[in-house]
Amino acid sequence: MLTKQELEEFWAEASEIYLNHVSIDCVVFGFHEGQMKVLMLKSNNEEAWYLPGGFVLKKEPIEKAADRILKVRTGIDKIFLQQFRVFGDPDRSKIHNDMYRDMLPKEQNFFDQRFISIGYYALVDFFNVTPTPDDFSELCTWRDLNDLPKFQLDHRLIFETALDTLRLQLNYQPIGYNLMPKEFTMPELQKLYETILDKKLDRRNFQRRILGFGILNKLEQTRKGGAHKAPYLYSFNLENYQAALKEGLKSGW
Amino acid sequence: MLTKQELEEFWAEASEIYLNHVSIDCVVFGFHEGQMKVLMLKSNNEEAWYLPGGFVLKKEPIEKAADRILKVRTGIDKIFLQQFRVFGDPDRSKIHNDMYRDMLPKEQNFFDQRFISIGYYALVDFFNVTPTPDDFSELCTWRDLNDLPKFQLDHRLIFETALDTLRLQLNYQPIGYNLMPKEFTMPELQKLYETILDKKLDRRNFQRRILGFGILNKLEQTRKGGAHKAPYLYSFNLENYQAALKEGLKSGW
DNA sequence: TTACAATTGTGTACCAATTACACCATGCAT
DNA sequence: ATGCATGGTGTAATTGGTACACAATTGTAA
Repeated sequence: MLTKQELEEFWAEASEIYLNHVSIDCVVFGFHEGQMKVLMLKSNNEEAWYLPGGFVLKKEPIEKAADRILKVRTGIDKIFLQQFRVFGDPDRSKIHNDMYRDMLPKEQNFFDQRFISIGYYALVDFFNVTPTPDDFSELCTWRDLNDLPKFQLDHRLIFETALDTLRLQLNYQPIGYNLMPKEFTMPELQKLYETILDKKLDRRNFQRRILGFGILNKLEQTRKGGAHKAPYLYSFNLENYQAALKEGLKSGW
Repeated sequence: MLTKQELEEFWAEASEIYLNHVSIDCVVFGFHEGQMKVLMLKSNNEEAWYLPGGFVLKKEPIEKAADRILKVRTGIDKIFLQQFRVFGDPDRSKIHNDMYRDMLPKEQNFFDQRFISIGYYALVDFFNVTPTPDDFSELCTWRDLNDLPKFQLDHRLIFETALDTLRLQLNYQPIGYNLMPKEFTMPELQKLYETILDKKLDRRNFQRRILGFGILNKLEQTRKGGAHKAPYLYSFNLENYQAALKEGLKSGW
């Protein structure tokens, strides 16, 4: 909980270094072994949760800003990030609760202005992440998609748009490079897809299809130690993977 | 060509009414009878062309802003608009030439700041449009895609991203409602697709596919007066069309 | 050690969608 | 009436997607 003086300093500094009226909100999807969660922060004096976000430095490219913001919140560099929509309703605002809003006059209040927010979604392995609260939150943590809290502002809309976009883009984009270990089995990769899409896929058809993309290398070894038949290991063929990211996986017309 | 005083007034007013640091750029694709053009403005003292664009009023939703900007530039209301990307490099700027930039000190110069630009593309029938220059242009006109001029700033990137996005979205979105007359023939609609994609399509397969979408009504009449066999007329089934716009034309996984 | 349960590897038959392709009909121009 | 350009339509071949079953491996429990 910030004091009035801390707030004043905070806002004064923000006005100095950040571009006004532009913000970034990130929907960070975390995956691990069939689980899918979303990174959220709990407002430190409201029962409302919000998405990681921040502002753009005056001379900073927006992609860099998104990277920087997520680096602070998660500890991870070079996260897979995808811009997906701008949220620009005039009545959305970055301020995180009414209490702060009233503590300073409006014109001094960097946060109590209109912000156009650029929405990004990110995909990470949540075991690699160290969730770190910001100055307005008492908690930064993973929330299960089936147990979402009350969202602040338009953050539920942002979250849902991100999820829809992710599911749509799964059809045209390869995925998983930064979510799977270096070597992984086909069932493990399938579980990732099933988790994102929230539905079961046919093992054989999944395999045929994903192999058809040509983005996997089949390794000689199998994964020992499991309680059952040892599955083959695969790794991503990075060259083809990158190419597929650029060119997409399907054509049309 | 604006005088220094006019510029001062312009900028003073802009700072009053517009949100700083946020702009909109629109790639307006115009179609008519197999032609495809893009609406551009010619800077009034540089050999550089730019895309229609503008700013967001302090309390205006961004979609409204895009509508408003295009209404002024084209005379058309309720244009089909699609947000496709934010362009946020720190060295892009809305200022339209260096001459204006030097006429006033930097801090008074609304335009000489960093702008994050939200890219929209629009699809119109260019016979419905009255191209109207803005204060920084001597000319507002349609340019053929095969004969593009030198672009200002990052407007070539914006244009190309828009075109790529349009072609991609053609696979998932119905198109043509606001580009075709109320009643049209199948070959006419096909020509629209061929124009956008810049390639020939097979007549029979095109017909089967587009009919399969269920967004067309086949009418009883045929188009008389042509030099050849009279083709059937079609109109859009608006209800299905709207539904298809929302839900997309294909699934995946 | 053996039987069992769980999981993986693999192939095929069916249906749907896409592609390639050809013939006939219409209507104006001569 | 004939020719020519265009529009209407159907079918076969290919490709892609879906549904589905059986054999092999491995650890565990009897």
